[in-house]
Amino acid sequence: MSKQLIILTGPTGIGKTDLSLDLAQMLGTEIISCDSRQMYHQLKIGTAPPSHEQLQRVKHHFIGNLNVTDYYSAGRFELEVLDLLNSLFEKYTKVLMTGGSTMYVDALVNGIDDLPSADLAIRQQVKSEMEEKGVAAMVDRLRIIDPEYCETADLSNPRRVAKAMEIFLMTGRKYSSFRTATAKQRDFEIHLIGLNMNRDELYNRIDHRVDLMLEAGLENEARQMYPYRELNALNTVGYKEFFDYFDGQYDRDEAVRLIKRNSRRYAKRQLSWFGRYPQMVWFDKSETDKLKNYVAQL
RNA sequence: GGGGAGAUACCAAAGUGGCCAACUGGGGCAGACUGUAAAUCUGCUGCUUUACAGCUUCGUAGGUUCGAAUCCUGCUCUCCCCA
Repeated sequence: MSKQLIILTGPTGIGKTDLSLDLAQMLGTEIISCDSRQMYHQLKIGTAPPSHEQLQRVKHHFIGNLNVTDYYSAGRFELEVLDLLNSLFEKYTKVLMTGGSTMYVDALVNGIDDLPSADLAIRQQVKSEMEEKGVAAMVDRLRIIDPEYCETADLSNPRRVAKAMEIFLMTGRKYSSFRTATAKQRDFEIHLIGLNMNRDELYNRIDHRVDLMLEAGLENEARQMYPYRELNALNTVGYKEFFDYFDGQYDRDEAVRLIKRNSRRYAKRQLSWFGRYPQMVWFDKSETDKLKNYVAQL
């Protein structure tokens, strides 16, 4: 029987966690979490990781395994998951992956080209220069260095421009030269399963979940993370809005409103991204039995 | 009962004779995105499947004008103050 990585994904707040436990138990396997923020052990309330009981029920990987001060990336995730998969496939023919971090999903589905890890000093340098001289000036520089990339890149997006410049400064090679534009081959099958539901209902669920997080003490958790607010791990919905509130930019009600709105928008962006996978098999939230049957016959 | 203010697109709000299908913000929709990705960015949001095109809009019914969301009159409604 061939090895299979079954990926259950979908927008935030739709109920992937609960379903993934049922699926994992049904398959008698373990779960690889694919969530870029549930990896930080300090973010217990705002990222809605599986509960202690849930973690007891099924063995999970990549939950609470990082400190917010750790550097991490989708590229590392790909390598670590592949490594883990090697050992898991010795025990199981099927492994379940679940989570909604689009880029991390893609790191497995299509793979990411080999690129050096970020050099934070150079990143800071690029950021400062961009703030000083503007994005347009940086784009001008990049056009000379890497015209190929500039042809296809979204040059109005500072992150894209900065990344390409960063890579050049680190390696002396243009960013486009690292890009192979080919999906990596895996020695296991990948099955993509998407969970979706009526948009209004999803948004209601998201809003409600934020209320539950607030009751559970999200504000206090955010306050504890306040000293780390500049770290990427804290550039996260549920925390960044509280930081601005703590800074006096707006009142608490506004912070809550923004957390809900930004969570909804995040869910929408996830759905846009998932639209790129023609192989994704979609199920409505109301069809979990059908989904389980589908997984059972894989 | 008397006096005053106002009615603009899903919401808020600007516009006070032509540059207005109507600023802006909110909300929403759609999308892009190969290492910071719960990030970052883009487009749309009266109708016409597309539009440098056409059509119907700014409470409502008329009027003035070459031309009205903008001026005038009646009506309806809302809010505030005095009784």
